[in-house]
Amino acid sequence: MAETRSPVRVRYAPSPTGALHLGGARTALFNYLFARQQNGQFLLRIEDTDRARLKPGSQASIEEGLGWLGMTWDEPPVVQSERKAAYQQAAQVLLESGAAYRCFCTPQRLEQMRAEQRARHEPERYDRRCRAIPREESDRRAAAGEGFVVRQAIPLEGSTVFHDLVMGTVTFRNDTLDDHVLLKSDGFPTYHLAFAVDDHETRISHVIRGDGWLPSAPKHLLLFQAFHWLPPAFAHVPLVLGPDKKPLAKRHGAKDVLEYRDAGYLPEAVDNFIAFLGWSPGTEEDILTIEQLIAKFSLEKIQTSPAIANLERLEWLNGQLIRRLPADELAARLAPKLPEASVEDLKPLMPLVQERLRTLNEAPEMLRFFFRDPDPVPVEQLTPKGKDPAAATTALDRAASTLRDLPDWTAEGIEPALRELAEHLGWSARDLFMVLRVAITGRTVTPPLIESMARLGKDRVLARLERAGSALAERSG
RNA sequence: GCCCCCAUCGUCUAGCGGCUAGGACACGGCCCUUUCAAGGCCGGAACGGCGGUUCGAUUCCGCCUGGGGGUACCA
Repeated sequence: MAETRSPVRVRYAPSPTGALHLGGARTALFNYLFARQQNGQFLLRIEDTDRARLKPGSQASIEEGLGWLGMTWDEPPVVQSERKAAYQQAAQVLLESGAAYRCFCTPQRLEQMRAEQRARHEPERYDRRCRAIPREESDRRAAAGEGFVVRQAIPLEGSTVFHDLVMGTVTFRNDTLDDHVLLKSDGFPTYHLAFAVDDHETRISHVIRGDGWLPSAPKHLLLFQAFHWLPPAFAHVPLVLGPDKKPLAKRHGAKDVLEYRDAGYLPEAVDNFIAFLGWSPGTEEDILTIEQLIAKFSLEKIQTSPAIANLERLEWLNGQLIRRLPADELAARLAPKLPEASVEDLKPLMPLVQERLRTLNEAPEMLRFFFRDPDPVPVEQLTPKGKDPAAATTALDRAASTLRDLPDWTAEGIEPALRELAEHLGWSARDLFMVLRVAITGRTVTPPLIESMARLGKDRVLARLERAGSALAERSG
């Protein structure tokens, strides 16, 4: 087993070309969990060397997403576009040692070369023409202002073998590797160069990244060797796919984790969900706190095949986690979604809704009747099947007088009185309760009726019964 | 085309030579019940195919098939 750096330092290195999506968040989370577990550091690096694809605001939104999910980074983010000089200097070192060379080929020539390779069914790779240019000539042409890129000189023979913490031992024959570009003609590095320089300088111990990078990993290793640097350990984690087995992208519902926040998901639920995508603790536990995730996480248990995101499970998890929240905490998280109510108003109501919520966003509809009269009264739903409106009007009326005279305004007092009334009327309790439910809440699906009435208060209940009664009488009469 | 990775219920997974192949989501049924949930119980549902190795393969090896990724002066 190769020597690895210590202490543990890992990084999440997004390129600011869009929002933080679930797959990116998962990669970040794996890094984060590993860092916390190993008492190491979690860093953020902004890979913005592709000037053409930058999206303004992207960095801020990625940082906001990570923050929402509770991932905090331990040092200010490294921003690659601010480190151009360091990469150029590194490229110079490689040029001098012969591990890299200038390439003066034009895009046209490269395109033609590839077309010919395609026609011959050969792998499309740079044909290394400029690798044969003597140093003096190369220096002279560069000094004369001729445009060039710097390419890595891959060894012609042998194989590059490394042990990936997730994938196991991986072998690449060097003669299948391309002399890819390290430094572009605009002076910016490509990913490969910037990666090596930055991970070395920030003393990254473990590179945990998407397995899209696996094919370039041998080149990265060769780069570290060329610099005589100790390479980090690698852990390539498989992608997260959408239900159509395509990589998570725009068309799969939310492309930004912040959309889950806005849709009423708990960050704990999203963390749990992505942690269990392609990873499991090896036990039958299926919901863990962030502390437990940190304690139990292990790179070796990451699945080697891609995982398909099952958003139904996220919803279920959200409901489970909502139920585990202390009632006061739930009220606090709900308050922003219900501007008409204060946290204090909400607290006593939590027992009525906590076990029926799957997302926070379902709460407003469920609770609104505590703060506003139903408007308009849904008259058409006031008459149960098999009954007529006149009977419903009578039921409403009788319920109002029964309740008006009720000395004990508690659930324990209200329920027997109403059941007795139903019997007098020759109605099922079910039908009577539904009429009252609609009259009082304006909806057919609500928190438990009796408890809701007890908390609403006698005055408001009576007012709504009377209002519904007259609306119904007016409609049918 | 070439290179690399992967393969257990629909989905997420447990399994690391001998198991009635376990759990969870989703689905169906029943119970509970004033609606809706939640909860409880029960049920259907998987080792991609073919060859090896072995007393014995889900498990080890090879091939095929299938899926994914890479193959840019993108990350």
